[in-house]
Amino acid sequence: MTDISDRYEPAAVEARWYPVWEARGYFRGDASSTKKPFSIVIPPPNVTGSLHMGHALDNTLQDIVVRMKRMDGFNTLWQPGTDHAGIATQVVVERQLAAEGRTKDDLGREAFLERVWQWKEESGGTIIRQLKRLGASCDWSRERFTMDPGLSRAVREVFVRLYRAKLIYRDDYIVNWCPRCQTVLSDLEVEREERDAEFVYIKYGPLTLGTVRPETKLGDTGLAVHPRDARYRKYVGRLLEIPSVQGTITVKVVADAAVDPKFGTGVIKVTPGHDPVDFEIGRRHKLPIRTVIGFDGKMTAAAGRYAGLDRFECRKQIVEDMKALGLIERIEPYRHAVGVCYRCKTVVEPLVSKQWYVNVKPLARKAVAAVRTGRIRITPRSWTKTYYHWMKNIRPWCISRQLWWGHRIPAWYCERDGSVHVSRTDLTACPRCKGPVRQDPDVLDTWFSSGLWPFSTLGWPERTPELRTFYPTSLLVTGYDILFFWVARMAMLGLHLMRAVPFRDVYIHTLVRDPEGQKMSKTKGNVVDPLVLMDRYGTDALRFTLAGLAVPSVRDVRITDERIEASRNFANKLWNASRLVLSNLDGYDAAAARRAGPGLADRWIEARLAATTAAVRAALRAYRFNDAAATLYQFVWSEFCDWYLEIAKLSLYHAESPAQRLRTQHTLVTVLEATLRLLHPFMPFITEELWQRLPHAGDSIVVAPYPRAGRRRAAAAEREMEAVMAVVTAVRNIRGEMRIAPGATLAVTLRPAAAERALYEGQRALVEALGRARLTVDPAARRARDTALAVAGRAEVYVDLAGVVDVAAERQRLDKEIKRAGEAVEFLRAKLARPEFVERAPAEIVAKERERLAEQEALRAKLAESLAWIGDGAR
RNA sequence: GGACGAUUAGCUCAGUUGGCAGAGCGCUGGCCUCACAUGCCAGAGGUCACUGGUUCAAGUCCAGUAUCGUCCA
Repeated sequence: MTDISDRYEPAAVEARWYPVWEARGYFRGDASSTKKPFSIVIPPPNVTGSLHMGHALDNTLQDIVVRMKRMDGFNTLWQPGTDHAGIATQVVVERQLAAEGRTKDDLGREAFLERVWQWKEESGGTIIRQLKRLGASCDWSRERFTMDPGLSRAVREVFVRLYRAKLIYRDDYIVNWCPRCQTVLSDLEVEREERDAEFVYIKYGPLTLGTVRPETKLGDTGLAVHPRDARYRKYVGRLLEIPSVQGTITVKVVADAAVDPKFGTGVIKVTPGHDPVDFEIGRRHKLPIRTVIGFDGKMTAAAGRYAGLDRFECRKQIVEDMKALGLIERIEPYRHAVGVCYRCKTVVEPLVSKQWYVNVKPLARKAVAAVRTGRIRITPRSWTKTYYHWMKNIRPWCISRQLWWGHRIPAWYCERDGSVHVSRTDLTACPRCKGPVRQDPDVLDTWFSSGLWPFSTLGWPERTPELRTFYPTSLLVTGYDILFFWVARMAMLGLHLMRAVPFRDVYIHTLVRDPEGQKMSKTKGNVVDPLVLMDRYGTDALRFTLAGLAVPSVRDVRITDERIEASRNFANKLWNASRLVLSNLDGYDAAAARRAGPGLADRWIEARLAATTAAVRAALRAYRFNDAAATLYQFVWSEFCDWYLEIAKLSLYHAESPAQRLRTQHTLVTVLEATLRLLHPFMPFITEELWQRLPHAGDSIVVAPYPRAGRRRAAAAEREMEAVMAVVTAVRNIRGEMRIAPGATLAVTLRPAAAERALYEGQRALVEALGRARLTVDPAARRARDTALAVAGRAEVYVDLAGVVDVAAERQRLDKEIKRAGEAVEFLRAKLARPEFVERAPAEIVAKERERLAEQEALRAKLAESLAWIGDGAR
């Protein structure tokens, strides 16, 4: 076939097939089908985001599973969609406004939201297009967005139900406040960052204590020590008058087990308004709360003359002032982890405010039980421990956010009687007193809506056919970084609201890092863009690489150009192997070919294909994507291309009979066709392109059956072929080691074991062609002078060196071989000499070792004899 | 401070019930052999971090040490 390029060029192929698949509806899940369902919900990416390496990995793995299940005949649904990503999206739009010199408050809520929707419309298609580029076989006819009317209704329904069940409540509590984003954050949305700070030892009346936050001294309402700390016992319960920067203050000393007596001086100041631990201590001991830092991050009026100062400015100032008053004992450098906003990295300020919470404790218990009883299966298993730990220590989930972009909290406050009303429908008047009402201005945490994703996307709270067919979903695939954000919350909400697990399997995968092992981040500028890689190496190459990296361990993986290059080369190899097959199909007749009996090589490659099929299936069942990819790579390259294609050429170009040629064509076509189907979930584009060109049944490889390994194993064919291959390798080895010209035909005498004579006689043409040799098979052969010896299994191989090589080189080669065999003999003799081994090891192991020893002893003897001979000849 | 993970060839990493240490890249030598130089053939290269223990047998199981990393306080 001259119309096929000798290099695989991915761009055109990729552009061609995806629209075809989509148009033909292959990716559609069928809610009315009676076939076994298989469903996955996509972890929804940020609607205004773009594809990064994490997405590429996550979605490649999902696609591999989904495509395989589809080919296996399941009614598959891969439910796609996007997430409104409250903070992230709002921050982007606010930044756009800032560039225009405006703020969101200039626009007002309505106009601002309009602007965000506009931005969503503009950029919202990007990541979807990129997922298609990746080949993701999602059912796009069912694409959902967390702020769609249906999903918004689900959010409101859940809120109302949980509120009525008293699982949602409002409380004054200390929260994580981002002064830049002007919103509260859940504990999960606070990240820890190591920063250098000063540990300031302050004189506190009769005591001394250390702190990294001297500015909060203005909010101190107590001192705490450990109850068993004898040093300070006398102070407990006393009120102390403390000279301070603004005159004398009065604080109460309390004993609390939360204090670490070994840390600092063992005394801490208690600032219930600005520290979560202090808040708890304050609650236990009824200490008053004094808020000295405001929502804007500046000191409040309660801070007296420091009012209006930025919190960090105030810190410097107050230290100066205390120094002047002699209140500072010493200052030590200190490195500690501070909480920062996960979106903007601003240092979070703990503040007391009224927020909405979900009491997740009872939900967590059910979620733990689901994993414990195996109704949810987490792979790899090591993550279950982390899951349990988190669930056990779970704290109330703060779900209100002071944002405009998101699901508005369905709570209304009566302006007349102050009553609170949570409602499915919008309220215009107080249901109790008919007075005017005002809706809560806040919106819900994005994760509140994405926690409903496995059922809200399927139409809940309606009882839809989709829910009946596809819930519980079969599998969730995600990176470990959002185990808690996602898996945990979906498990809790799914179990509570649907009374059934949201997914049966959870596959947690690694994170992708840059070649230096660094986390990719925009600020570091080390982001590897998957789209660039797709352009450069092809989508299939990227996918195959990612699958190969997906080892089910907690270890992060690095992506390097070398690795993707190897995958690109693999695609090219597959392409060219197919080219060879396709260009030799003239006169091919499948029916006639089947009538011809298969040769040894045919039976061998078929057996190898069966073994490969079984191995790939087993690997995928265990989510061992890397094993599956490696198995396929080895089979295609090292067995099909390196051996079978070379052997096939003999019968294609110099067939002994038309039937033999037909039979070879048949094996080539059937093995390649099945290999393409095996590879399709990993490399969807190139496999479809090649499959369409090969003789095949069906419209598309997308819906062709995934290969199954037959039950019979042609073990004999594998053994025999391996023996023949060993002879070829032995001849090539001598040629290579002795630097014999590759073109020179060698005279080779093979002395087989009597039982294998027919085998080698039958495969003479093969050995001669692949070994570039003239072969004599003779069980009674004697080794002639000037020949090199090699042992291949039970056969001896004599290669005539007359005039082709110098004897010294052969002696050197034999020396090396003898040494190698000698080491093996010694090792095995020692092993077998020990009675413990012979007595206690299983009989078959011992027998195997004995056999190995005999083999190695024979080999060494032959080689030694050979060396002696050569030596004679040389002398 | 707690939890988890990692340490195997020059580099990046596999190694699933303990039973002959592997791959890709790189390296060495030789090849444009009519599918592919994004290729072919051959080869070199390892004290499996360290110390003990269990076992006939340990990269693999157990205990500890060191270094690195991640998460949670």
